[in-house]
Amino acid sequence: MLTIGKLGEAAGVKVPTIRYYEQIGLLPEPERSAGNQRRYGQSALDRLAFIRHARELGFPLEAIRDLLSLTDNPHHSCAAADIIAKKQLAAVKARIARLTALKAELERMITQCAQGTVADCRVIESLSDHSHCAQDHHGTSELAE
Amino acid sequence: MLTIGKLGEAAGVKVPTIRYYEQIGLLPEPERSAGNQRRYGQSALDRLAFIRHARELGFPLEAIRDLLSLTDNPHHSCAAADIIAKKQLAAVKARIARLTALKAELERMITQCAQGTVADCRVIESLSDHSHCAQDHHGTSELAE
DNA sequence: CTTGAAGCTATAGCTACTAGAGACCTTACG
DNA sequence: CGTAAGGTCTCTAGTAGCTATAGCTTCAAG
Repeated sequence: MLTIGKLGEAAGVKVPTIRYYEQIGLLPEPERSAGNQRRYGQSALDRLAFIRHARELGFPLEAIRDLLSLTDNPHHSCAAADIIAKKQLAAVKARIARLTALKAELERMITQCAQGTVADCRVIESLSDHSHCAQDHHGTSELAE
Repeated sequence: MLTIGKLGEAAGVKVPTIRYYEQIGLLPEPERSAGNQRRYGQSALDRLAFIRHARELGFPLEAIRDLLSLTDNPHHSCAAADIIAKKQLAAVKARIARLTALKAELERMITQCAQGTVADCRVIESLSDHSHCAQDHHGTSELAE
């Protein structure tokens, strides 16, 4: 049986995060020791590793909740899981496209910086003005999800 | 003089966001009409456009605060602005690299989905297991900033 | 002068955690 | 068996960057 610390270490998740996942119902309430400490088995480790991996892939917790509910009754079709993954892929592609445009603009800003005073700094100027933008970045923000 | 709604429209920022920026000190408190409504001039529009553009480029508000303090006394060297921009560029590059790896893995997951039941769904399996990962994505999470 | 849109303040909520306080449990060593 | 270190407990509050709600007031058009 694993303590919460060992579980966290094994799965690569911090201890308070595990308790948080339990609180929001992503992890079931585990057994407790005589002294009220959480004790975990292999299934908790598997589930937590699953959650961690999905988080790393950028899935929001709600999507992970859905995926977990699929694994909890494994006789359903995996079409739902497929849809979730495709949605995530589309989001990832969109973010890459946006970030690539941002990268180009930042590089342009930096190379134009004359190392002078702020009064003629291209970095500041670029940020004050959209006219130099190589690509449109109005509308959906990279940061807004 | 612009109302808060017109200002938001002109700068592409939502009204509550403008009030939020004022609250946290990114925008100065504007004049008020006789009936206590905010009235803005050109300088507020410039400043707000600057903030919006910087946000779109992925700058955190604290970096924007620094950049604004540079523009507020424009006789300093622009080296500080340059440093902020370079730091941001590095962050953007790192995010692109990570997202590209995630994209590859998501694509692999999806193409392997056999359209069967969850029991043999590759999407689910991929998320349970790191062994197929084309690239390491332990450590720093894409989502963690 | 009326009406409807836009504005006001204040508070609470969102995601996904992270940090702190102060008490309690477990375990290894002597 | 005692003790000390370090892990764990609960609870609360904080983070970023907004967004939403409630209940009210003000403004501008007709």
